[in-house]
Amino acid sequence: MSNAIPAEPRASQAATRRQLLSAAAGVFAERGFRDATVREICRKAGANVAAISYHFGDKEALYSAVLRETAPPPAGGPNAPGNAADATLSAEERFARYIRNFLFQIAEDGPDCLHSRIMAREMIEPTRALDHLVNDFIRPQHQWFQGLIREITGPGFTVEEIRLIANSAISQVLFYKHCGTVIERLHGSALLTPARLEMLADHITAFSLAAIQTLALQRGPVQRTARPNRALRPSTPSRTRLTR
Amino acid sequence: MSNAIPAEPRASQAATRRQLLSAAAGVFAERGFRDATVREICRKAGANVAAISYHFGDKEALYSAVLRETAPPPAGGPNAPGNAADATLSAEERFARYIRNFLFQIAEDGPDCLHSRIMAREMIEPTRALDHLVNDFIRPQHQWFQGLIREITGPGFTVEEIRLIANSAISQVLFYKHCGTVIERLHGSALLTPARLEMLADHITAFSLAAIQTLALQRGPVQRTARPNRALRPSTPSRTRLTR
Amino acid sequence: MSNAIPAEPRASQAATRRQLLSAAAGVFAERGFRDATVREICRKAGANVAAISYHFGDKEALYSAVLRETAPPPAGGPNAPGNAADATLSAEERFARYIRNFLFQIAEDGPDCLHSRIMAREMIEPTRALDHLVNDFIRPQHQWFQGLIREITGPGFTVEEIRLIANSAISQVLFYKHCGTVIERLHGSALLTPARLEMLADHITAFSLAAIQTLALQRGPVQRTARPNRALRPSTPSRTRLTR
Amino acid sequence: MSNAIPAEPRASQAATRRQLLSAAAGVFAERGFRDATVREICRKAGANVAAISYHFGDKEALYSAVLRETAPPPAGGPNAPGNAADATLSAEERFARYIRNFLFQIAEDGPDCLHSRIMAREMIEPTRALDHLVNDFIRPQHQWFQGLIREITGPGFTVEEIRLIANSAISQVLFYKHCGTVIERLHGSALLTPARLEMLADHITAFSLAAIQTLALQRGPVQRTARPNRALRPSTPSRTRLTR
DNA sequence: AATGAATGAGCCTTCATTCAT
DNA sequence: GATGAATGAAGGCTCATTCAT
Repeated sequence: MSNAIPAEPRASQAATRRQLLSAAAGVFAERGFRDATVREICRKAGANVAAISYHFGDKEALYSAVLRETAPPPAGGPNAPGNAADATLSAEERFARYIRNFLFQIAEDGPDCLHSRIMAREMIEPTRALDHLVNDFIRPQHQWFQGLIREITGPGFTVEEIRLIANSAISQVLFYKHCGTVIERLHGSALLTPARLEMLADHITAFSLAAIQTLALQRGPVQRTARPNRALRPSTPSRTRLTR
Repeated sequence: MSNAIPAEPRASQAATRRQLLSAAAGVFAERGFRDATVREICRKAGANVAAISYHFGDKEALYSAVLRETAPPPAGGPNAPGNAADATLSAEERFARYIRNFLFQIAEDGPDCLHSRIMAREMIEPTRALDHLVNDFIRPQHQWFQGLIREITGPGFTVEEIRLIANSAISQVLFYKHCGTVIERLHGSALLTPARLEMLADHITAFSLAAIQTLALQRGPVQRTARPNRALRPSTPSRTRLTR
Repeated sequence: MSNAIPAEPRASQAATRRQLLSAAAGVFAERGFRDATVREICRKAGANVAAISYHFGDKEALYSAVLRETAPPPAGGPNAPGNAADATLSAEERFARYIRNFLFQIAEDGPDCLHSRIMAREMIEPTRALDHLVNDFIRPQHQWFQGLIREITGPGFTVEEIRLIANSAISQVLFYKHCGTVIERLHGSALLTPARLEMLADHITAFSLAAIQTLALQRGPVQRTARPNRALRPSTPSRTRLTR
Repeated sequence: MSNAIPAEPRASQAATRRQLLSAAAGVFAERGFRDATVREICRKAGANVAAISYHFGDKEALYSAVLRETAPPPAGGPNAPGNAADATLSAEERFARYIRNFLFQIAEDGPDCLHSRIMAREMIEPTRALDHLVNDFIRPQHQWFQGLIREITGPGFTVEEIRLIANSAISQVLFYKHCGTVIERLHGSALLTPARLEMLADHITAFSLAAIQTLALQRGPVQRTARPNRALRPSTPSRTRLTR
C-alpha cells in the first residue's frame, strides 16, 4: 500500500554526493577551506545543510574527499599530464610537452583547475589533507619528471642534483600560478590568454633546457656529444614563435 | 619619594602601536587575514581589543599598516636586498649575491620573514592591500633585477624577453617559499638549514646563469665572448666571496 | 510505547517565529530600535540569538516584520478601527465612535498597543520602515477619516482645509499617546483608567465637532442648518450609545 | 621663571563647558540620548573626550545640564513664548499669538529648537531628567495657558475641563512636531515653510477658538454675551489668509 | 587643568553542527 | 533517508569611562 517509494532516492543519494563534491571543489578553490561555508556549498549543490554531515561527516571530511576524489582526469597516462609520456618523442620534446601541458592545466579556469587551485592554497596553508595529496599526486609526478630530467642530463648527476634541476623547471611554471595576481598588477595586463601561455611555455622550455644542457656540458661533456646539435637548440622552433 | 617609574606610559603610546604591529605580523603570517582574529593579536601584543580600533581604525587598516611598516629592512641599498648593488662586483656576481640574499631573506624564520609570508598569502588570496605592495615593494625590485639581467645578457633582448628571464630566475627562489611545505613532505627533511640554503643558492645561480648565457650566446654570441670562462662558472667565485 | 509527545517541534517552526515577533514588538516598543538588543528579544522569546538571523535575516528585517505583521487587528472594517464605518450611524456618531476607538486602541497597554508605541517612536526617530507604515496603514486611515470629516462639514472646504481639520482632530488623540508621560507628571495621576478615557473621548469629540460645525457655519451656514441641534450636542448620544 | 602660564586656561574652562553644552544640545537633539556619542559631542565642541567626565561627571549628567541650562531664551516673559502676555491684547488675540509663537518655536530648526526636540524625545522615552523639565518649564507654561483659556471661556468650567481644552489646543501644535516626519511622507512636501506655518497657526487658532467659544455658549451663553461678535469671529483675519 | 591612550563590556552577526521530525 | 529549525560559540567593532601623564 505504501508504494509511494520513488526510484529517485537511491540514485539521488549518489547524485547528491557527487554534486556536493563538485560544488565543494569550486567553493574551496575560490574561498579556501576556512572561508568556504557549508551553506554556500550546499546551496550550489542544491542540497540541505545537513547533507554534508550525512554524507561526509563534517566540513573537513568533505574537504579531504574533494582532494581525494576530484583529482585531475588521467589525460595521457598515469604519470604525466597530457601525452607527455609518448615514447616516440625525444626527451627534450617530452620535456617541452610536459611544461606546456602543465602550464595550460594550471592556468585555465576550467573545472580541472580547481584541484590545482586548492593545492596552491595547501602549500601556503597546509591542512592535514596535504600529506595524502603529496603522496598520491605530487610525488609520482615528481618522480616521473626527475626521470625525464635524467634522460636529458645523462648520468653524472646525483639524485639531489636532479631534484634541484626538476625543481627549477617546475618552479617556473608554478610561478605563474602562485604569483599570477602580482604579475597581472605588475604588467597591467591579463596573463592567461592562450597566446601568452604558448609564449610562456616556449620560454620556460628554452630557458630550462638551455640551463640543463649547459650544466650537463660542464659536468661531463663527453656523454652528451652524441647529439649536441639538437641539445643545444631546443628552442629553435620556440624562437620563431617568440618573434611574433 | 614619588620619583616612581615614569616614562613608561609616555613611551607606551608608540610602544603599544609597535607591539600591535609586531603581533599582527605574526598572526597574519600564520593565519592569513581572514582567519586571524583581533583578539589573538591583541592578546599577543598585551593590549586590549579596542586598541586596534584606536590605533589603526579596524582590522583591515591594521593589516595595511603591517604590510607598509614591517617591510624588510633596507640592507645595502634602496632597491635590492643585501649589498647586491655593490658596483665593484661583476653582474654575475651581483646576480649570485642577489639570489642568495633573496633566498635567505625568504627562508629564515626571523621577524623579517613575516612580510614575505604575508606576501605569499596575498598572491593566493589577494586583498586590497596588494596593489600598494606591488607598487611600493615588488615593482622597484623587479625593475632593478631586470636591469641586472640585461647587464648579463647584453643587448639584443626585448623588454618582454628580459622580463621572462627575470621571472624564471625569481621563480626558482620563490618556489621554496611557496611550496616549502610540499617539498618538506616530498623529501622528508627540513629544508631551512643554512647549509641547504647555500646549496640552493648556488644551484639557482648556476642554473639561471647557465640558461641566460646560453640564450645570449644563441641570440648574439659576439657580445659575450669577452669572458666566457668566468661566465660559465659563476658559482665558484660567488661561493667563496659570499660566505660570511 | 514510542507514542511520545510529538507535534511540538512541528508547530515550533511557526511558533518560534511568532514568539520572536511578539517578544520583539515588546522590546522595540520599550527600548526603540537601536537600543533594543537581539539578546533580550531572544531571551524573552525563549529562542537562540541566531534564531533571528534564521527566521528574519537580521535585526532590521525583524523590525520591519514586527511593523508589518503585528498590525492592529481589523476590528469592524478594513479602513477604520472599531465599527466606525457602520452606515446606520450619522457622520457625527461615526466620528465620535472613531475617536473613542482610536483613543482606546492607543491608550491600552495590551499587545495591540505595541504597534502604536513603535509608531510613536518612528515619528520621532524615523527608520526606513516608516515609508511602508505610512503607505500601508496611516494613509488609508487618514483618507477614510478625511472623507468622514467632509461628510460633517459638507461641501465648501478645500482638500487642504479638510486635511487641517482632520489633523486637528487626530492630534488631540495622539497627544495622549505622545505626551502621556508628561501629562502623568503634570497631573500626578494615572491617565489610562477607562473612566478617564471615556471622558477624554467625549471631550475630544465635543471639542472637535464644535469646532467643525462652527467653522462650517461660518463658511456656509446654509448647508448644515438641517440638524444643528444634534450637531451641537454630539457627545450626548455618543455617550449613551457607545457605552458598552 | 615659569611664566609660561597663559591667560587662556581660565577663560577656556568656562568656554569649553559652554561649547560642550552647545554641542551636546545639537547631538542629543539629533540622535537622542542613547545614540548620541560622547566622542561626537567632544569633537564638535573641540574638546577632549575626557572633558565631559571632567566638567560634568558623565554622559547623563551632561544631558541633565543640557536640559537645565540650554532652556529656550526668555522672550517676552517668564511664562510664555513670545510676547503673548501683552496685556493690551484681548484674550483671543493673546491666544492666537501664543499658538503662532509656539508653532514657530517648535518648527524652526534654529538653535532654540534643540530644547523642544529633546523634549519631544523625552516624551517618548523619558529619562530621569523629565521630572525637572516638567516642573521647571512645562508646568508653568501650562498653568499660564490654562489661565488664558479660562479668560476666554469665562467661569463655569471646572479645572479639569479647562485642562482638557488646553490640551486640545496644545496638541494641535505639538502634532506637527511629533508627527512631522509622517506628515511629510503623507503629503509628499516639506512642512516647515514659513508660509505653511502661518497657515497652520491660523487654522489651529480658528479651530480651537471656534470650539472653545461654542462650548462656552453651550455651557452658559449668558456670561459671554459681553462681546459675542468678536468671540465668534476670531478667525476673520485668518480666513483672509487662508484663501491665498 | 587637561590630555589621549587604554580599558572591558557589550553590540549584531555568522558559523558549523545537531536533532526531532 | 533527508530535512530545516535550533544551537552556542566566536567573529569584528563601538562605546562610555578612566588613569597616568
